[in-house]
Amino acid sequence: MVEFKSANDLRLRGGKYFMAGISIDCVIFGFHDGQLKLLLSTVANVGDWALPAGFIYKDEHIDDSAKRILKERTGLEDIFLQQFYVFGDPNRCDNNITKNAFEKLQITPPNNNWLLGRFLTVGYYALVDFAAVNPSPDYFSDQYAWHDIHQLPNMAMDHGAIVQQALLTLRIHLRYQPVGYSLLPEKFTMPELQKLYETILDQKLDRRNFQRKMIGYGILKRLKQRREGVAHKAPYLYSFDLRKYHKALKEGFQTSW
Amino acid sequence: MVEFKSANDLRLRGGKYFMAGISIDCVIFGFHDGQLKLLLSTVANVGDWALPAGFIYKDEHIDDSAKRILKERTGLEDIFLQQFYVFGDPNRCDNNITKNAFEKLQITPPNNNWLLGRFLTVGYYALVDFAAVNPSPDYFSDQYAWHDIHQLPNMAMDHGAIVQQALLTLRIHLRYQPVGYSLLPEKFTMPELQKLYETILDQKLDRRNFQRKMIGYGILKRLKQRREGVAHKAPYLYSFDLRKYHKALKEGFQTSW
DNA sequence: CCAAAAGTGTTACAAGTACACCCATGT
DNA sequence: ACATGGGTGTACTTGTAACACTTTTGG
Repeated sequence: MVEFKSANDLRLRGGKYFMAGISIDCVIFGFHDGQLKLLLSTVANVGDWALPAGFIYKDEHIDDSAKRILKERTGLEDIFLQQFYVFGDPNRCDNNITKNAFEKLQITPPNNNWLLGRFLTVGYYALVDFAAVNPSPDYFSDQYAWHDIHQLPNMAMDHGAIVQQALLTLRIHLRYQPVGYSLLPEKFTMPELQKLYETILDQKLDRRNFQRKMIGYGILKRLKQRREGVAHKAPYLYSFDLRKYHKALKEGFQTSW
Repeated sequence: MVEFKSANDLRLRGGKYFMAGISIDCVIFGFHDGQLKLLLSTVANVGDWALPAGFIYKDEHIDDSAKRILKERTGLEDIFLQQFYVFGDPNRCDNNITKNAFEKLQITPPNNNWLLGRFLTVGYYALVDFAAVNPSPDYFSDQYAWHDIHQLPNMAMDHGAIVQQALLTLRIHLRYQPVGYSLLPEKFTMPELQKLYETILDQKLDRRNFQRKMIGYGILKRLKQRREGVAHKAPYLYSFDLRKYHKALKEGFQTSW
């Protein structure tokens, strides 16, 4: 792994180490306060909000690139991370971040700069525990911030469309894969889990049917404890049975063909 | 679009026109004689069986690249074609086709030949009408042949794994998308459609339940005609209601969240 | 006239949907 | 005491699975 002194150092020297023409964009979902959040950063020297992105070392598996990028930016490891789409419109780079950065910095890059050509990007989405993430600015980003999924700022290039595609994919995965581990804290209540589903689906669900369905998946353990100190009746705490959770991740829920 | 005189011409000069480091592999499914077939080609000057593949022009949308490649190889247009995965293991190129071709031809390529580096590949799968395809050798391929999905030859690089992934994806799509148009001839019988499903799923289905389910999707038109000249009772012919078919393609079948 | 394939229907069971009731807790 | 949210149960509807009978046709 190579260290770069600054975003600009990477922009100028990165071509030696990274594949040209391909980037990785991470759509990082978190859940907080009953809201689905997205981790965005402002790009160093540009200022536009953008998805945390990165490049692929020439000998690196792209899944490892995605993991590395996630770790560099959030500090988190062993997180659910899934490739979901490749964005390959040649025009998506027309207004690309690097070009804007060089302009703002009034740098004239070499003609053949590796970042100024056309780029595809592979979208990965990640589900992370909001509370466990403490992103701090790095050489690549001026600032990080969580944004509510319903109040996203204007985003650079086609990042808005990438987010929408990630959300669509997540909604489909919700149907036949367990979701929630690493989005929720270790212990959570059934209403909290339901709220997560409702937020992702943007749809109200019936309390009782939801509970039965979730229990039916067989991936939850109900703890003896209840959530205390809350108004009204104390709800039970649950946690995921990780063995069964991962088994279900592999095999999926759907029974019928 | 650029013309190349031969596969080798493309191998040597293609770097000027194509993106380096990314290819497209097409998993082309056909259906014939109650069997799911795959269109494979032997690579010019190498001989290994491989997926019909191609590259992305520097200003071309990757979906258009996939369409173009499909057309170049099968002559077919307006075909269902879907991106399904990016294969990004750096070792997938260890034994790459181009290297083998140069060796067989006893050509020493320039050190920086664009095809000898590491390549990602974007997998697209296509569903085509077996009968309408008449692939003929082109400069890139020595021969084309349909192979039964259950009797695939040894394939170059990771193409075997790519096929398996395509098949998995197709099985999942079968659940919540209409499938069959462009795999079947315009008019087909219910047992033929069922056979298609059974072949893709590798699973026997109940005749009556299958019929009810398909009719329930509301994408079929039953014709007055029956299939004639066959042994036993003449089955009705059906065709897809294309308006409703495409609507269902967009919206999916699944009702419940 | 009979074997084999196709059309149609019925019943049982599981899953999903829609509700109603009771319980616990903070105000 | 009561409003609010949480736990549990039950009827209804829909979908899936399993299975039987009749019709048509070529040999």
